[in-house]
Amino acid sequence: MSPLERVAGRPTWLLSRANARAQAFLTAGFATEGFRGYHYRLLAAVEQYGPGSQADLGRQTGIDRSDVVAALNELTDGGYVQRDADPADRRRNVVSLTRKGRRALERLDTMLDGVQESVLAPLSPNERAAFMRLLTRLG
Amino acid sequence: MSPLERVAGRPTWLLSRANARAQAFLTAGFATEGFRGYHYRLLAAVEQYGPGSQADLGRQTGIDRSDVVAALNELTDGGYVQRDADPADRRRNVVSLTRKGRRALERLDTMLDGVQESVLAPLSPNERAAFMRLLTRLG
DNA sequence: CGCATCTCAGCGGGACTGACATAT
DNA sequence: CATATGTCAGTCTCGCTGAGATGC
Repeated sequence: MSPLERVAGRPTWLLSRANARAQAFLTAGFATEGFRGYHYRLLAAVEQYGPGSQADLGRQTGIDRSDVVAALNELTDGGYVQRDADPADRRRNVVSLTRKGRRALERLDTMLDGVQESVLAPLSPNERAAFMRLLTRLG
Repeated sequence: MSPLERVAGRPTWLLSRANARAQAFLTAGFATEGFRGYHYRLLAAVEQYGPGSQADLGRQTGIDRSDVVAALNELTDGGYVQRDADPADRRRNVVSLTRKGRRALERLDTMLDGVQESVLAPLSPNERAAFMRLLTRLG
């Protein structure tokens, strides 16, 4: 008998619980690569949307501007990302991926595939697709 | 175009917006009642499994023993829960619900129903059932 | 002027670790 | 003796707030 079955009838709760469980996999995976979730989100956003300002990064990733600053500091210290002053708007820093950052992103992507595989393991391919479809509808 | 679609199209549904959104609703709902997630989990576990030791509570809720201590301190300070020494095993504290705790649990339950309603609003009844079924398979 | 951007300091919840004293 | 329990202190990630300085 699984714990907290009392709230098992509440999807919201389940969603949050399932997320917490899976989040553990994620953070562990990121940690073994020396990163955190913020790092991956930022790297992925820069690759997807191309070089942009930090404010853009915050909007694209849902990460608060102040947190973007700290995470970007770590990424630049590691040489994964480059911060350049925008000549057209001197308020802005243009953030772009380095080759090292691109390689790191690839490693993180394959790591994520593994995590996902173990999280969604109980579901068949069709069920996974259905689950993902419903999940995106909730966003 | 939704942010983080690169990640959303990725198997790792954890980084999806739905989780963050549901979690925000949950924490906000708990906060307006003056509680946190830990409090609800503990209250629900005590009601579901009956009075028991703190170690049992930790196992039933998935909350670490040390965190159970702190959350239980707050619940006892608020009069929602009672801690009594177990005469049969002097290492243990027997935790039981007070009437006030039972009433608080009822309020939190109805609050959760409301949160769930707003989170699952985009889905039809059939889709909700399907989503629930898949979600429980993941747990 | 109002507004945007970047930065820094801090808070709070959730999950976890290590250590310790006590009791079984 | 080893194990279980309760407690305390501390760490880490994530999400958020407030404030300030600079540039548009």
